[in-house]
Amino acid sequence: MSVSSGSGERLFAILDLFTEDRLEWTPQEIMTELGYTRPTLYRYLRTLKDAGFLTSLPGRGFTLGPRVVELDFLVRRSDPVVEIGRDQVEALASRYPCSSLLVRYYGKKLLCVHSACSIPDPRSSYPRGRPMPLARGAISRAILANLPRRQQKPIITGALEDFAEIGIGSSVEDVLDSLRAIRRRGYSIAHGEVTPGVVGIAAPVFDSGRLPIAALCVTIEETALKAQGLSEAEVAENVREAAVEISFELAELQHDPTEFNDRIPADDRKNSLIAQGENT
Amino acid sequence: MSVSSGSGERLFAILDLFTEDRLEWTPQEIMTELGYTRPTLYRYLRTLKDAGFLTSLPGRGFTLGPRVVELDFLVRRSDPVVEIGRDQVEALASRYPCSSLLVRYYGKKLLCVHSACSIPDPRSSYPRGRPMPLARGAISRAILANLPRRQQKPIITGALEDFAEIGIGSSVEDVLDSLRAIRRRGYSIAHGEVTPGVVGIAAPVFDSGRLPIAALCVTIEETALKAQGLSEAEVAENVREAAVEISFELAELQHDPTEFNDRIPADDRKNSLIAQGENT
DNA sequence: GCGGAAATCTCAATTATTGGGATTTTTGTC
DNA sequence: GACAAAAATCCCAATAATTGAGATTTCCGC
Repeated sequence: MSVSSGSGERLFAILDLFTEDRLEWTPQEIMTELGYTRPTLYRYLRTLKDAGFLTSLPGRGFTLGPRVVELDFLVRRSDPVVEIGRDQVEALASRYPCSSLLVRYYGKKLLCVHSACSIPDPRSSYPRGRPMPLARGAISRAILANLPRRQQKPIITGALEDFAEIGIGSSVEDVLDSLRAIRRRGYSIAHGEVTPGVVGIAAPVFDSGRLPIAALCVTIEETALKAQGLSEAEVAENVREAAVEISFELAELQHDPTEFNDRIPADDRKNSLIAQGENT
Repeated sequence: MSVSSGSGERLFAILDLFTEDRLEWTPQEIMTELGYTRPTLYRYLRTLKDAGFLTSLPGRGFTLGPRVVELDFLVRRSDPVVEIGRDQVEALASRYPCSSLLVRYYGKKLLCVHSACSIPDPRSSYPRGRPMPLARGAISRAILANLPRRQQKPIITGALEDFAEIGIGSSVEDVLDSLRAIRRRGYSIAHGEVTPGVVGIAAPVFDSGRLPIAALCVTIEETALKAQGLSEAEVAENVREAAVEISFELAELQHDPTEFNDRIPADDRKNSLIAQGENT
C-alpha cells in the first residue's frame, strides 16, 4: 500500500533499528543492515544527530538521543488520557498490592502510557512506552470486546490459535460470543496469560464517540489476592468504575475543551482510531 | 555552520513546531509557518504519521504520536544515568519534603531525565523531558563549575548579566572564582533563582572521565527547611554524597560493562560531551 | 608521533523530490 | 440522506536535490 520510498523513511528506518534488545549500533552495522552507502549513511546519521534523535557513544556507535525525551514530555502534556487517567492508576495501585497500567490503543498496537506499582519486585513490568501484543491478556480483550465488528473480525481471525489456547473460543463465532460477554460485563480477566501466577483485570476506556481508546488494568499475584481475601470480581468492579470515571472525564473534556487545550487523538474514520506506529 | 538543507531536516522542522505552548498544528498553519507547498507538506505529514511521530486529531490537525513514547522507553533503558540515579532521586525525595531531580547535561541544554516529589503541590515542577536553561539555578552551576575552562568561558560571557544579577560575579573572572569555590565545595545552592522562596541544592555527577554529565538536585521550600530544622549545608551534604555515589556506580559500570549493556553517551571529544539537541 | 580506521569532502550523474493544477475524499450542514 | 465547501490526494513533467565512487582529511589507539 505505502510505496515505501522517500529519504525521510530511510531516515526513520535507522531509528527503527533501535529496539529493546539492541540499543547501540555502529555506522558499520547500520550500513550492512540497511545497505546504505557510506557517505549517505553518514549524512543521515548527522541529520539524526543534529536533530538530537541520536547521540554518538565515543567508541561504540550510536544510541537514541535527548530529543526523544523532550518530545515525550510534550506527548505526556498533550495526551488527555494520561492527564486524566494518572490519578486513577495511582489510586488503584495504592488500594491493592499490584501494578496498575493505563494502556492506549493505537491502531495495531497497545502501548502503556502510564503505570504505577505498589509491590516491591513486580514480575511483569510494563512501564510507559512498552508496547504489548494485541492478542493476549486482559487488556487486549477489554479493548477488543468493545471494538466494532468490522475491526474485530480481522484481528480474531489473525490470532485464532491464541484465543483457542487461552480458552476464549476455537471458532471466530465462539470468540465473538466470549467477547460479547466481556463487553456486557464491563471488564475482562486473564489468568497467567502474560505472566504465570499473575491475574490481569482490565476495563475499557472510551472516547466520547463510544470507541475504546484505552484500557485500565490491574495485575496482581494470585497469591496476593487470596492473602488479602479479595475476590477477583470485587477488584474488577473497582477497575471498571475507575475506567468509567476516566471515560466520563474525557467526554466532559471534549464538550468543554477549554479546560484542556487538546483532545483525544483519533485518526481516519476508516480505522476509527489512530492507525500508525508501524515499525517496518 | 550546518548547511541547513535536506528533506530530512525539513521533516524535523515540522516536529520542532510542537512546543509546550503549542501542541496542535493544522496543515494549513504548518504551511504558512514553514512555507511548504501543499502536496509536499501533506507528503511530509504522511511520512511522519506513518512513522508514528505524528497523529491526526479529527478536526483539529496534528499532535505528536505514539512512536515518541515508544522511543522514550528505549532511551530510559539505554541511559545508565537514569538507571543508576533513580534510586538516589527517590531516596532524597522521601528523606526531605522536596522535589528531587536528575538533570542531564546535553551540550547546550539541561534536560531533566528523572524526578520525584514528596510534597503535595510542587510550585516548580520539572518532570522528565523538560529542558532548562543553562544559565540559572543550582543545577546549572553544579555543572558549569565542573566543566573545563575551555567550555566555561563562552557560556559565562554569553550570560554575564544573569550571573551579575544572581550575585555570582560581575566580571568573567569573578564568576570563574565563584565557580571554583563551588567546584571545591562539591555542591551549589541557589535561593529563589527559579522559583521565589524555593532553594535549589545541586551536586554534579561525573562520568568516568571526570567530566560532569549530570546533576542531582533537591528543591525545597525555604519555609519547609526551617520548619524541619534543617540546615542547607546538611541537605547539601546528602545531595553531594548521593551524587558521588551515582558517579561511582557509573564508573564501575564502565569498567565492567557486562552489568549494563550500555554506556554513557558522550560525544566528540571536541566538546567532551554530547553536542546536539539543536532546535533551530 | 605513527599507522590504520573512521568520517568527511568533492563533484558529476541521475534519480527522486517538487509543485501547479485537476481530482477525489472527507466533513459539516441542511 | 444528500449537498456544498474544505481538505487531502493524485498526476506528471521539470528540476533541483540526493546520491555514491573515490580521494582526502580527521580521529584514535599504540
